[in-house]
Amino acid sequence: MTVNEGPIEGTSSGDKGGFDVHEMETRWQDFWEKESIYRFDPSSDKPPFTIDNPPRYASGPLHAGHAVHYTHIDFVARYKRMRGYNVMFPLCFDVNGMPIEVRVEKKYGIHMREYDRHEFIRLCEEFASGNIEEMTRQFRIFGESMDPSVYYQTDAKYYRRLTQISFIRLFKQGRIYKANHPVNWCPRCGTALAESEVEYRDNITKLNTILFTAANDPEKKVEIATTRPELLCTCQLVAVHPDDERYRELVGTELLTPVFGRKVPVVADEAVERDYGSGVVMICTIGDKEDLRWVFKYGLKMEKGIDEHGRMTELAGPYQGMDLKEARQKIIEDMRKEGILVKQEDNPQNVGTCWRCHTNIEFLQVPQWFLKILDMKEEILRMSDEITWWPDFMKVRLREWVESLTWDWVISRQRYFATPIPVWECTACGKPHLPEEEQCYVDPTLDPPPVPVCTECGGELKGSEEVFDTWMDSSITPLYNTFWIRDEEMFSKLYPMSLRPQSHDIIRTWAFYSMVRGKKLTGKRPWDTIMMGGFILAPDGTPMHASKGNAVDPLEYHRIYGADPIRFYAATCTLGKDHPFRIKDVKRGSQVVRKLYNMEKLMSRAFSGIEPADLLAMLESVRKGHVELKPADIWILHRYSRTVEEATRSADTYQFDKVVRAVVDFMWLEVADHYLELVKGRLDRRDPGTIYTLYTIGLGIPKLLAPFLPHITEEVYQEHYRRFEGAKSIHISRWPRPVMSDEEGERIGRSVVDIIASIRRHKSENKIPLGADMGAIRLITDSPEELETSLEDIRSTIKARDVTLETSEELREVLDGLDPVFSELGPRYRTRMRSILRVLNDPTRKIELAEELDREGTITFDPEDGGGPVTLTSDMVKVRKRWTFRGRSVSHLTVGNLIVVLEE
RNA sequence: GGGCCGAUGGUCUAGCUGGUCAUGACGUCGCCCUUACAAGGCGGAGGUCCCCGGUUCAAAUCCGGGUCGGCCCA
Repeated sequence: MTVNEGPIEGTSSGDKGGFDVHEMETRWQDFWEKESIYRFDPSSDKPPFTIDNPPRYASGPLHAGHAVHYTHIDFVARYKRMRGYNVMFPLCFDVNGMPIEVRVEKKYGIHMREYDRHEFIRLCEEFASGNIEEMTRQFRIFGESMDPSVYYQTDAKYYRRLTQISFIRLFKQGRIYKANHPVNWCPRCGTALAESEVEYRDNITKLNTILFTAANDPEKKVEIATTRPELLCTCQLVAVHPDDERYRELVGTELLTPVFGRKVPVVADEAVERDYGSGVVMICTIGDKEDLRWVFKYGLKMEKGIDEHGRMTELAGPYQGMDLKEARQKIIEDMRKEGILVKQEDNPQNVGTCWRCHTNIEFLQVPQWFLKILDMKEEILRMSDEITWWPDFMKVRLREWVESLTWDWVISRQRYFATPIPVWECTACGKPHLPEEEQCYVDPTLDPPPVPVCTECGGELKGSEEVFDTWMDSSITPLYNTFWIRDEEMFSKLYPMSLRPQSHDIIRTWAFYSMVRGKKLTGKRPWDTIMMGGFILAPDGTPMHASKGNAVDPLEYHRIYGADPIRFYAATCTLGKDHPFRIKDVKRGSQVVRKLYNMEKLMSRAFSGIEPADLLAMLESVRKGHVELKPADIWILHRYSRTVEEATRSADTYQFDKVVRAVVDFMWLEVADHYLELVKGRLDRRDPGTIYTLYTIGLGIPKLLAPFLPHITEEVYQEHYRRFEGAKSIHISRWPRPVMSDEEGERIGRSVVDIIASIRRHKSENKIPLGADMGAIRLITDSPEELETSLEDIRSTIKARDVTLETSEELREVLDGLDPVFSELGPRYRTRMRSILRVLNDPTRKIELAEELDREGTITFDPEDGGGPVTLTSDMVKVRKRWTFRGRSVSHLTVGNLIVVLEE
């Protein structure tokens, strides 16, 4: 890949005012910071727009996906500021949990459990704050307008305090319970996991067929297939399908397990798959969720064959103390020796793994804290309907997740670096004692209990060593942001928040849990709108992974192109879709930045020397209709107004790709390619109409692009417009409004533009330099009055000696044929279209028919398709004409209804 | 296995409330220093709009089925 280094330059032929992107961007970043441009004003009477910004996880620097994602959110913040809202866009970081712990272990080569708890926490904090510093710097250089005046990080005492208080309140509501229910457990991390933290992976294991023996007949063997032979020690039941002829006589008898010789009953159960393995299943406590279902159904004892560290317990007899894999290998080996192992086959399976380390998870029965959610399904789905989703189809993902929930939310974790669970439990009777809200933040591993002894039995109290699932912290960001329990007045003003932006992979966690917490703690939905960003993929279209070496470092591209071009790329990404990182779009962004800069340099020449008061007076007189605008001005102002409308509509619906496309197409393909060429001749004439037009679109375009390209638009604004309009920064100036709607004027102006474009094309095709002078030009038209005021524009743009208007007296129209109007004819004649078109296109008849239509306004003919004659009027078929001038065909330059005759 | 999203010139993409020659960018070829921009302008070449079927006078667009890819979930 070749990329250009260094600053954007002007022309190669000389210094025409190139500029250094990085110098420019840094200069404005300093300015915005110094002037607190993005500050949320708590005392403002503007309507608030609050963004529940995702606190960036402090595990490491940003990759391209993060940069794009936050840039998307920044578009909203900037747009809403310009629309007059008091925007809250907090700078914030998420600083709890396992990923940081794991990185710290790696960094220092230590193991958390073998390290002092509080010393380890200190290392985590230190590690996180280094990352926070770097990420804050990165947010800044990408131009993210996050506001440090509403800063938070989730590991701070002021934040964790709210997590704890919310726990106390939910506890008092009866929504929290501690239970010895099986949980997903990661043996490597030594902690419980919520369902949402389990990632399923495809895997191939061995399906082992082993022999059980009938309890009443040592000669009778039964084949049983299992992928988990090490769990044989907790086998309590064997099941077959009730309709399975092979095993009918087995039901109701008992079998002896191999190795352990335990007597287990055989039951018939419809859930058994007859075609899987031998059709006989052993049920252990507990291999998977299916086992668990049976445990409940048959009231089996919960035997624990595997402990919290993934080692076999005393139940495993000879295998006690071995870890899982070792035990599995050993028992297979032993059974093979004994002839108990009949065969081994490859077995594809889908196994739950720990989201963090991808160790296979186990189901263990360890006492844990739960938050009841299973009774909230309806409530959550109703709330989801109150929230506007962008894009809408993402709502389906939440619904499916909610409907599929089978377990309550396990909120306790057996880790160190997270919010402590504020509970002291009685060592004698187990009664939990919670602190008063005022006492929070508390750390029960350090702080004394709220009461000296158990209020129930007088027993000794012990502080909990468990911590919360980090989603317990991050799912109250809408409460933290809105001053919940700290400022009632602010809270009632700001909650629910306006917008939750997030990516679609955490719908089942962040979005879902936030809705649960919001509902139960405030009774209301947490936000009005939720916006789903897509994933940013590597340039090859596959997900970025450090291990695959395809991760994109945004800083690498920032060093070359600066922030605005990367933000331009971000703007091309539609919501909810996944996008590869397209370097071409970054380059295109760089071109757009330069085009805008150069264009403004030219446009501003029309008004740069004028005193503000004079300019404003001039604008006012045009607005009042005291100055007549030329057709080309009306054309571009009309198009500008439609562009403003489209941009506004798209921005209101979070379709930023459409905003940018509409504005850039307008600025480049209409303003730069046509309008500016056309007005160059009257740029320096101090004509109020020209000034009004150039000022309006010249100011409007950077405003429409300001949310996306904040640096270059600020540069343009400060350099050319601030002294007239007066806002301190373009980013707090007013979003543009449409200024004109004039379809007829637009049409006339468009024809002027078309005339010029066609002559420019003529020059180009005939290898005439565009700057070359031309002879006289005659414009032949039926409505000369429409073009009178544009003759000078045309003359100066195409460098003609003279441009004259001729009426059509000497213009002869030659009828050329008929053009069917499909939208009229189609619905009327339907199946007869084919035969009608055959007549209209018949070279022997079409001229005659065209003459008839031109003369009479209608034609009648028989298409000879059996449907009888048809009569067509002039709105169903149009006469097509060719033109001749003074007997010569001049059709070489036809512009709509108008002929341009070039002097030879 | 279920759900969602997508498939448009060599590459990326717009259009997708059905209507005459399918949008733009990148790349490519030719020409041009034109009162800002040659990292620019003008023009050309380049397309079975994934496949099959249906609805319709008319389908890139609507419907059904399939193929492939991505994501989410089991």
